Amino acid sequence: MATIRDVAQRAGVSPATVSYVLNNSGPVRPETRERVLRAIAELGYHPHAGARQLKRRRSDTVGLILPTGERRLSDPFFLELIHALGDACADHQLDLLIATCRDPAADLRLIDRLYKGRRVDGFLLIDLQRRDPRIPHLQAAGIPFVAFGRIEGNGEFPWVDVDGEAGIREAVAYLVERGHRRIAYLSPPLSFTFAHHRLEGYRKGLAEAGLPLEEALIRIARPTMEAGYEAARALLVEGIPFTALIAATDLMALGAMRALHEAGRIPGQDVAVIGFDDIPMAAQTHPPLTTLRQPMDQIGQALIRTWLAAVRGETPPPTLIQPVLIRRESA
Amino acid sequence: MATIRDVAQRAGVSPATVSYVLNNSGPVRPETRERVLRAIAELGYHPHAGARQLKRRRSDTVGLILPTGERRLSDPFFLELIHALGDACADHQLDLLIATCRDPAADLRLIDRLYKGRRVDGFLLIDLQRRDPRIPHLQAAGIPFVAFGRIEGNGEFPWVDVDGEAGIREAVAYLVERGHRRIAYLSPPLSFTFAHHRLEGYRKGLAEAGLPLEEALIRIARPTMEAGYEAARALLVEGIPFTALIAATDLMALGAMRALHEAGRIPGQDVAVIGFDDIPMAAQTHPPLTTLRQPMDQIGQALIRTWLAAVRGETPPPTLIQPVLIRRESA
DNA sequence: TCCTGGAATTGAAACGTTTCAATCCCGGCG
DNA sequence: CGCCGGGATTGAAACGTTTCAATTCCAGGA
Repeated sequence: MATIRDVAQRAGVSPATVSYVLNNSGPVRPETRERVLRAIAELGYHPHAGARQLKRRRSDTVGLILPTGERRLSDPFFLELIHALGDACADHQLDLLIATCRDPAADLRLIDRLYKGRRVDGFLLIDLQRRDPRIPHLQAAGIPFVAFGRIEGNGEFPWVDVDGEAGIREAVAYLVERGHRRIAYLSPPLSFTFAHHRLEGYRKGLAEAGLPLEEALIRIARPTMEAGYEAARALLVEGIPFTALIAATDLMALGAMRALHEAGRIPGQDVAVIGFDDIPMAAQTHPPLTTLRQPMDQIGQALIRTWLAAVRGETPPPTLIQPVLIRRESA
Repeated sequence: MATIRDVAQRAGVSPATVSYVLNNSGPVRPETRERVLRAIAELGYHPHAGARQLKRRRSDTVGLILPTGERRLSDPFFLELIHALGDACADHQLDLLIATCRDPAADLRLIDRLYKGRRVDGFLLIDLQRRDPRIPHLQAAGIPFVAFGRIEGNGEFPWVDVDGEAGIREAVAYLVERGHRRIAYLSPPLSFTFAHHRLEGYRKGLAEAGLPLEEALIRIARPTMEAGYEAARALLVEGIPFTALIAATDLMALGAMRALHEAGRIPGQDVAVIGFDDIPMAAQTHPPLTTLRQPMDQIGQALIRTWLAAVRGETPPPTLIQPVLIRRESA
């Protein structure tokens, strides 16, 4: 494999000059640059990442911890997120390192190994819990990171999030405007921060419309299709009347629609349904799902931009991204 | 950040000894080892990945190229795959580097950059095409890789694949046994190798049952829910009679079920439906989908095992994994 | 008591960059 | 014609490991 010395020799210059060309640091005569570039192309030279990392003291790599096992993320939403992150990384010449972790205890050890070993320059945290042990750990260790999501009390750290509260409020307003008065709400456990915000949106939305908050209409269920199904079925079985239903994630909405179908109540006709996320499948359900889109590209870009700032040692401001109501036939 | 010298000093030994302890190479007195380990723990030392990479001439990192843009993989199946890969990597102390790539031309450049820069030791290829330009490129450059899937003619390279032919044949046999004679089949474009194999399974399955192959029952459509929907709808609109339908992916099956519902034909009752993949959602459709499960953990393990062998310079044999028919209510 | 040999330990040289400081080159000015 | 100054180039020292070869240590045999 060619090294910088090989390139230097071939171009008839010193390695230092090659380095200057490579990094656009230092003054190089245009003609020399030309020769160096030609040598690079001819040799098919690519700088050794490890050597660079060693010398520059950074790896230009973003760390992403993916929980597996029990906590595994099976929402297709995350595949979209990974895509968006990958794209945003590519735009900034960064690499994306995915590390998986079976149990929460190992999370922190993994973080240390990757960071102290300089394998990554900082982290992206996803699937945030309201009280997330990773946050204090990272803060204490002075490891740069950006969270996708917030924690209880909006601690002092860089984050990017989608405004779930505003989104759900908009959904409620939309339904109210269409004459709905009894709107059920499917919420994931409040240990997820996003669940908390979205529920808040539901509350405020009702309040703004002057509607009472009825506890029986609110169901807590895991953010999966199955749990959404069960929760909606429970509502139906218990005979709680409602003409519309908002689910905090599309997956839950899909489950709910299945329950409605089974009960002979046509979604979009007998019961309005609204989801959240706009996973690709949402456009293809029966009927197509009205939902709040999380603008993935924007999210990816914001996360990486913020991450870069954090790694540079700045304290970038949080970013709150507005979801977009996508009207389809389910509501 | 602590270095190996710090550890050495603290333990009262030379860096070489610390290295021996770290890697279990070279003889070390148990008592010395103890002292070194204590120093490591006290300092919270983690070896610098870049330095290691430089010296050992390998990075212990698996490269995975994720196409985005047009070719983006939005099948939730891939999220499962990423999880499985992450787990398998963790088992072998490997890291997983995800690189994204918008256009096919850039694929090859990306591969070169990552490999020649020793950022990764080799690649995992997914989303294989029947004639995949990446394969000859990697072979010519002598870059280790393992493909998840085959190409036309089963070229001479390491691969792991799920036996789509056997799977679909089993599905056909299963349906025939239940009295079905007119079985529609939804196939992705044959430029995907897996589509080719699965279609072959359909052909052979029919032949084994002594049923004629009717071209009108075979529909080619992109492996998305939307395309599955359209294809099934076309069948229905054209009035082609069929009592069962096999889709080459779950996503297509979901689309088909939607078309059936819309046409008033209840899946699992009026028409048997079988998918392929067993994405998490398959258990939650209406009705739950009978499908051929791709055993993800097995796949991840096989891929990484094979990858390791390939990186060591061996020429590991291909692995063909059997899918498992999961009976649910759709067929 | 000295020597031997194997086990344990160490010193130092690499791995391939980047970057500081030093040197070289050359046109223009005095 | 010599010198100056600034741009261009280079040499060499890191960065933090691993590993070869050399050295030290020590128990046991002669």
